[in-house]
Amino acid sequence: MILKSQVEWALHCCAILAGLPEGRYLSTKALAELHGLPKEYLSKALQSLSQASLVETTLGPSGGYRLAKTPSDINFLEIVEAVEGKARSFTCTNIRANNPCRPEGYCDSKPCAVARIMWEADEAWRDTLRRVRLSDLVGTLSEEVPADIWRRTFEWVLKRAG
Amino acid sequence: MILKSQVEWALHCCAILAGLPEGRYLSTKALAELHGLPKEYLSKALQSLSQASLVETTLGPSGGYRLAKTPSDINFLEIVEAVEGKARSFTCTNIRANNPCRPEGYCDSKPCAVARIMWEADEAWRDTLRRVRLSDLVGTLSEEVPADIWRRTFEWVLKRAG
DNA sequence: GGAATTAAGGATATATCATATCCGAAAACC
DNA sequence: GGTTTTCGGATATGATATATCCTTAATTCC
Repeated sequence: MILKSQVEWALHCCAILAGLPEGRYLSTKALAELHGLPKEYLSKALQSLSQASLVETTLGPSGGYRLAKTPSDINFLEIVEAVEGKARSFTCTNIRANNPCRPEGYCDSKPCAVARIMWEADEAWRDTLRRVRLSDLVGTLSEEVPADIWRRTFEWVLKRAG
Repeated sequence: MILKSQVEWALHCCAILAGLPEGRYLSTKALAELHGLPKEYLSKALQSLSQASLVETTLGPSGGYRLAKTPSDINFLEIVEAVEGKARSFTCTNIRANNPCRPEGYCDSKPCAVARIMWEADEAWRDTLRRVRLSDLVGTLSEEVPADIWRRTFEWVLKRAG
């Protein structure tokens, strides 16, 4: 049960977008070069963010992506679900129904007890992600990343933002 | 990010094994027929449980599997990890290191902030599973499954246990 | 108006992993 | 000795993640 690498990419890209000055866009090319990622494939992750209305886009030179909401209004779960999908990690195939001892056409009143427990764990995972805002990540990064690297990084991307 | 179907199978099989009388074994064949599963492939899941020391085996006629511990000493996480592995769902490829603005040979003092958050969510998932014991599942099932189906099921498997 | 740049999305190729089956060896039982 | 069972290796197949390419349409700049 491994998350797509695009999840990691999307989170890092959102962190950069969150630090952009108001109104500026950042292209796929700039984000790919900054993170050392394949541009064409990263593009798919960014498209997912766009479809989830987490980012806005504009075409043409100096076009690209920017956040559609303020970083404190975006949480981790939204980003993760945008690229990973909203399906639960455990899918119940209802194998209890195959029990040959069950009467023909017997109907269960509740979802399978095994599934309920697995879904509870899934919900705990989602709850944790829901509680972390993008602004929290930006706060942590600006504390932990050395100030000069942090500054140079945004100079670098803004130069590429036209 | 989807769990293997073997996780579901293993959990249901453990629930059945937990209800067996002391000292009885149940074969792969019986467990496969009870749940309507491919015998050869289910066997792999049971082997995983065996390698994790959650079940004990014996060969020959009337052989098969039984729990290695009492149901209250086995939790969901042990079973899930036995077949799914212990790897975290999020793998950090440390793409921050590709930032061209970082000085040559710069070394990070902490794991990536993105990874720390994702791992925290992963731990919340594991914590939930760790808190649920196999005996809890058996308790729920014996409450929710109609008594006659429950009884007939164990008569059915015991007949096949020789 | 024309050239360059960009996101969007479809088509395709490749690699990895889950799913599934088969077989042989060793052990236990009759 | 024959049957039943677990165990592990080998192999086949299908689905999905990863990755690339190409076309279209929109936007900017000259």
